[in-house]
Amino acid sequence: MGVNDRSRCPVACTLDLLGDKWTLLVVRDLLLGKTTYTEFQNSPEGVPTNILAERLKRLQAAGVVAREKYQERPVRYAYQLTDKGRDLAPVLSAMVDWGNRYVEGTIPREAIEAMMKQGR
Amino acid sequence: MGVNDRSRCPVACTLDLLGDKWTLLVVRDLLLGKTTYTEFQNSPEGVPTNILAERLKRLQAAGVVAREKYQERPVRYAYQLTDKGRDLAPVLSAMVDWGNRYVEGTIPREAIEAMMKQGR
DNA sequence: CTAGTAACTTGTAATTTACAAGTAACAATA
DNA sequence: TATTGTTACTTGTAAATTACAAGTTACTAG
Repeated sequence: MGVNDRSRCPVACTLDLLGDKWTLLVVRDLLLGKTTYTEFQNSPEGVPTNILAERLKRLQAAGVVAREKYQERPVRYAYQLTDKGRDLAPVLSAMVDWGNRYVEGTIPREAIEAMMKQGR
Repeated sequence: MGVNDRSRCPVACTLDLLGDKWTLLVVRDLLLGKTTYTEFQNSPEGVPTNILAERLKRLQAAGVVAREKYQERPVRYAYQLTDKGRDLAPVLSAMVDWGNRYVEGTIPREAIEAMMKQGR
């Protein structure tokens, strides 16, 4: 993965992969411990299914997410973050802080961290 | 600004405002000390002019950016971040780190910080 | 009086998104 | 054996958004 054609700015390059309404929500779900297509679909925001499929492919292509078959007959897949994907945690963390400070009624960080521990 | 209709997740709420390819680049430019419409347009990514106008309005409406007339005859405007806008710095900072680590050829943080000091 | 600049607005084609429905492969139940 | 259910998607299409080019307004400078 090298720079793209927009610019060599690290922010612009990051946004080329993650700059939309849905991609970082998938990463969020993965950080929360969700692993299957259906779990992502069941998140409260309700990502359209074709968008979810496309984003999972893009994230795999970018090396942020890995898909593994965890069961044959019937075949089932689990998605998980790679190191590259887990290193997006600080971006999400900063968004949680900003959202908690400036958007009234958002779920506080502590409740989110509790959900993560639950997942493990 | 309260929660929206997608969910009460602070990440989702933040993405409702900032989750696209261009908005955070405007915030980046403001953090770098740029203030005018023309300066934003001249950034290397080349934001379409109608998109730029729309994003500046949204950011103003959200209280992230303030516009002030710094000159009459001819009338000229300067945009600047509010406290709420400046508090997005950690989000951008995390993106810089991630981009620098995982996207080859991106401008290093140190060079960006040097640009900020230049601006002041 | 002509050219230039800043800050936008407008029109339209191309692209992307949202929503609904459909599909393939299998499991479980009647 | 037939029907229903589940997972992980794909496909079709209308609606919304974006990209690109051109135009507009209000001035200044020469």
